[in-house]
Amino acid sequence: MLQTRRFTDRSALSMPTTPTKPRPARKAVVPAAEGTRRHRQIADKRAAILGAALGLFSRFGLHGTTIDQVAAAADVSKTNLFYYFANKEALYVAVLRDLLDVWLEPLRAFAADQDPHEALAGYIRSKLAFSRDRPEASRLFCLEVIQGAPLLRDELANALRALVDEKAGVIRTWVDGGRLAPVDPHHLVFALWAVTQHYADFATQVELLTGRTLADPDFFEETVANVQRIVLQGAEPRA
Amino acid sequence: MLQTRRFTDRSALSMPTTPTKPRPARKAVVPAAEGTRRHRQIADKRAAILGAALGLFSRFGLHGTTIDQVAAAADVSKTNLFYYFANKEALYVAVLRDLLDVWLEPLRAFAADQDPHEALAGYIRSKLAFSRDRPEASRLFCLEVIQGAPLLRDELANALRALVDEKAGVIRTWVDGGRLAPVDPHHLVFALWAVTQHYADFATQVELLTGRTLADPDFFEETVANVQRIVLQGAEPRA
DNA sequence: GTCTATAAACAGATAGAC
DNA sequence: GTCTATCTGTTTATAGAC
Repeated sequence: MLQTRRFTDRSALSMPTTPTKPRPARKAVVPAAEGTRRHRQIADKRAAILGAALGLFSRFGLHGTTIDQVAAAADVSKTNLFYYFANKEALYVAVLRDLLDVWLEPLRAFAADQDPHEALAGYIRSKLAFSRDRPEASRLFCLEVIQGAPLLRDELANALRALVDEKAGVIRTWVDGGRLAPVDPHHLVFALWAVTQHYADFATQVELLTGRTLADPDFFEETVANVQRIVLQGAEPRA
Repeated sequence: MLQTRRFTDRSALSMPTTPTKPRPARKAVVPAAEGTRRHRQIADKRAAILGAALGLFSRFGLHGTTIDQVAAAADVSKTNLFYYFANKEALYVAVLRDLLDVWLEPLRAFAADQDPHEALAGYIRSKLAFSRDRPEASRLFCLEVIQGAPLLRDELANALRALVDEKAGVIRTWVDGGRLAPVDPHHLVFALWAVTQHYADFATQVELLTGRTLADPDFFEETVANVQRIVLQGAEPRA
């Protein structure tokens, strides 16, 4: 049972994604270079690999995806892929990093001087659009968090927490001003995330049960309207 | 690249969980036997393995978990585990099967002769209790559906769909009777699932952002109250 | 930067003794 | 039923030529 393998440097935010399975590492790569040139080619290739990796990781998870599959999907050789990313985990982390930024974006829009109804309705629409346009991103994020967010923990605890606390303050302002019902800001944020991401993460189930997908414009609008209605007005009839 | 391996019989509802990676199979096992005896021991061992497998699969996924880990967690030898389950996938399917029954249970309670408010509020409470008491079950279900439900597809399309359609009918009755706002039954069900399962699937994020978990009775009640309020009355103040 | 081997070792599964 | 030993293909990663 004893391990004779050398340990990865596992920089910064890395934590084991599975009980105990260290894998060897290598020198840092990423040649990256000057302003403009044919180094554009490099960036493009990196992007192609990252895109292919997102598609596969989000469907099969880190361990369910092989480097061979990513290389094939990105149309590069496996060896070549390792020229751009030191190892599998580094690639996975790079994908997650890109993800978090775009995943957070809709939330940044929230501001206290907005009308609460407009702000919430708009947020629901943009998050549902995200579920429609970038379902793999939503799914990979979900996969990562389900597994305890081993690689995103720090960012969630810092960047995300700061942002959410700020927006919770905005919501609290609205509640205190009587412009929203007395709901806890955090729970409201969770509800917004949950109902909107559901259509990406559980797209399979949604399609199996309704026979439709967000790609269908009618279904998208119907979904937006229903989610807005439920979260804003509630399921009970108004008095 | 050519595959010289024999193919698994992959009984019934099996579909590849990953692009193309068939693995050899074996004779069907599961000795299982008469009414009572020391065959109780067998059932216990099976249960221990299933329990350990649920814990690991839900955290690391099918491919992120090794049979060695399951065996160790269940305190049986790897070879012995293979006596009870033909192969890794069979074990995974067995875990999922057990899961679906218990996951569906709360929904069965729904009946048209109930008061809509009572029914929905009660459903929210029982689903949140499930998220508190069996988070691994919720997470494994989520993992499976995210990945396209390769092993649950049939059951979702049949058993689940039938049940949901029936309950959608109940909700529609309430809507038509003016006892619920005019919301689409399917979207309401999705919203109920999403907001309640979120506290299990995204428990890591919830804890990172609020510092609390459903295991805390105060937080549990606070969550129940907020989710009920949002889904039933909505976030906007009543006129 | 990209490719052709090839190392290194794991993880799933099995044979066969007890 | 349970164990020891072992086989097999897969998969990550690297060395070294071009």
